[in-house]
Amino acid sequence: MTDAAHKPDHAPVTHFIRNRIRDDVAAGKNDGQVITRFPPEPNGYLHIGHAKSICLNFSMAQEFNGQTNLRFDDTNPLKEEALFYERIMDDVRWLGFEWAELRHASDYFEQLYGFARELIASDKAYVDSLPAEQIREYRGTLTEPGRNSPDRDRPSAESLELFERMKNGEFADGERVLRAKIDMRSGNINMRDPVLYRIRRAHHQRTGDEWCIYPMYDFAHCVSDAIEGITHSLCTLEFEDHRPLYDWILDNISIGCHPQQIEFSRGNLDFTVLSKRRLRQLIEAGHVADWDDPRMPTIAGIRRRGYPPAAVREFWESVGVSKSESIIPMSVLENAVRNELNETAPRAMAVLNPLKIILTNFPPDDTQWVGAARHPQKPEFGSRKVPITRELYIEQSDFMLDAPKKFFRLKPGGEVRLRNAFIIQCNEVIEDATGRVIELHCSYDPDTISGQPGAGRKVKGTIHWVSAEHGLPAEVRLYDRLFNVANPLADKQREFTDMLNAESLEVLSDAVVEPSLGEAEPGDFCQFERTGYFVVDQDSSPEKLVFNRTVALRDTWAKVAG
RNA sequence: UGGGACGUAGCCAAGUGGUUAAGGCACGGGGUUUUGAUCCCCGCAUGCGUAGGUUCGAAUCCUACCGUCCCAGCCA
Repeated sequence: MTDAAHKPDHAPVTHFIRNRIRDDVAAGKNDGQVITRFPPEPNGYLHIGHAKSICLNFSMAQEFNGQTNLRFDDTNPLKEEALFYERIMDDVRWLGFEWAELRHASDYFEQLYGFARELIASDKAYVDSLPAEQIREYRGTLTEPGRNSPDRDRPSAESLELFERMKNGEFADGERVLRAKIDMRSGNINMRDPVLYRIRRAHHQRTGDEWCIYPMYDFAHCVSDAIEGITHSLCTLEFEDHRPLYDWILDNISIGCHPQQIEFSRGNLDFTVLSKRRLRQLIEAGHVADWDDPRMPTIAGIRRRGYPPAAVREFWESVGVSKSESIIPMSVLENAVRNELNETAPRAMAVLNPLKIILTNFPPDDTQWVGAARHPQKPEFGSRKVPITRELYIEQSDFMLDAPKKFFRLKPGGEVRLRNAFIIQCNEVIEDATGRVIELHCSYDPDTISGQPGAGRKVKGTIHWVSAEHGLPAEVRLYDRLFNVANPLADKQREFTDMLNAESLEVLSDAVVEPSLGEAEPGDFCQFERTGYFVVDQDSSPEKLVFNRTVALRDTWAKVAG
C-alpha cells in the first residue's frame, strides 16, 4: 500500500512546544538533546489534567530521542505522604510511560543548601528575621511597591552564620527565613525578595528528621532541573510569572546548566473538577467512595472506569497544546475512548434491564448454540457459541406497546431479529394486574438463522438477548457525569458540591450476561452490543460478576426519540 | 499607566504578509450494516475580539480600545 494508507485521518497536530523543541534540536542547542521531566508533588492522586503534562513531557522526549525523568517535588513534608509516591508511579506506568530516572527534589537537599550558601556569600540572599505577617506587609500589594526588610542589608557573613544556625535547629519554626535579594519594587511580586528557605520541624517521608529547613518550590525546582540537565522544563501557565525568578536563580549560582521553562495551559474538562484539593473534598464528604471511584477524573478512577490508556494519550494529542485557557467537553474524551474500544473490545451480549420472552414454538428443553463473531469487522477476534433457549431475556427498552412509526424494535405483532440468531414475531403481551408488561410470547422463524435459506431476510431492527436458562446474573454499574453543570466552579456564590449530580451512579442488580463472560476477571473489557463498553470491576468474582459501564455507545435513536 | 498572559466556527486548534482560513469534536444530509454501533461520502468561518492605520496584498505588521485568566503562601 501507499504511505497515504497509513496516515492518520487528520493532519499531524503541531503546537508551539513541539515547534520550539524541533527548532532547538535543529539549531543544535543542548547538543541536540531533549530531556524533560514530570515533577508531581506527592500530596494526592494524579488526575486527567496531570495526564496532559505526562503525555506532553514523555512524548516530546520520545519524539526527539530524548529522555524523561520522574521527579517528586517533595519539598513540603507537611503536605506530602509516603503512599502517594507509589500511586503516582503506578499511574504514570499505566499511562504507558517509563521514566529514564527516578529522582526527588529531596535527593538534592544537600546541593540546594550549598547553592543557597553561594547566593548568600555573593550577597544575593539574606536571612530575614521578620515574622510572616510582617513579610506580607512589607511585600506591598499588586499596585503598590514593597519595602525593604530591615534585615536586607545584613552582612553576608552574618547571614551565612544565621543560615547555618537555621539548619542546625537553633531557631523555632517561622523565626527566620532565607530570602533572595532582588527587587522589592518589582511589578512582579515573585521578584520582591522571595522566600527561598523556611524552617519546618516536620518528618520528611524520605529524609526523615535530617533537615529542619526546607527549600521553597521556586528555589528547588529550577535547581533540580539544572542538576538533571533538563533542557525543556514544561509547566502550566500559572508559573509564567515565576520564570524571571527561575532564570534569576540559575543566573546567580555556579551551575553549568540553564533549562528553558515553557508554559502551556492546563486542560480542563466540563462537568467535573480537576484539583486535588476539591477531589479530596468529594471523598471526605462521602460524595464518592475514594480516589479510584470510577466517577472521579483521577487516573485511578478512569482506569477503574475502563478508559484505555491509549485513549487518554490520543485524547490529549488531539486536543493539542496552547496557551489559551480552555474547557474541553467531556464528550471529546468519551469519543476517544469509544474510538479505541471499538477497535479493541470483543463483543458480547448482556441484558441490563431484563424482560422475559417465551418462544412458543421452540422445544421446551432444547438448547441451540449459535455462532457469534467477537468483532463484526475483525475476524481475527474469533467467535464464540451462544446458547439460545425457549425462554430468553431482552432489554425492556427494546419493546414498546404503543410504538411510534420509527421504532424499529419489538412491538405487538411486529418482527425483529435476535442478534446472531433468527427473526421472531411478538404474538402476545402478558401484563400484570397493574398493566405492566411482564412477559412476551413470541414465535421464531428457524429458517432465518445464519446458514439457512431465509438468513438474508431483512427486518428493521436487531436486538440483543440472553438465554434465561444459561444467562449469568450480574451487577452493572452505570456512571454519569459527576456534576449537573458544565463548570461547577463558575458560580462563586455557591459551593461546587451543591452542583453534584445525584444520579451519577446507578446500580442495576438484575442484569444478565451471556455465559461466555463467566470467566471474566477484573480489568477485562468488552462491548455489550448495542449498549456500551464495559469493564469487569475489581469487586467482581465468579460468584458475583460486577461490570462498570465505561461509556455508552453513541445512540442516534435516543437523540431522535428524545 | 502594578506585573504577566490569552482572544481564529458551538468546543478544542493549525496558521507568524501572498492562490478558495488545516484538522478533530459537535451538528445537518445521504449510503452500507444481523449493534439505530462501526465504516463511507457530502455540507459546515467572504470570516480571524473591536476600531483605525501601514501595504499592491493583513488573522499575520503598527496604534488605540474591549473582554477573559493568573499573581500580594514561610503551597506547588
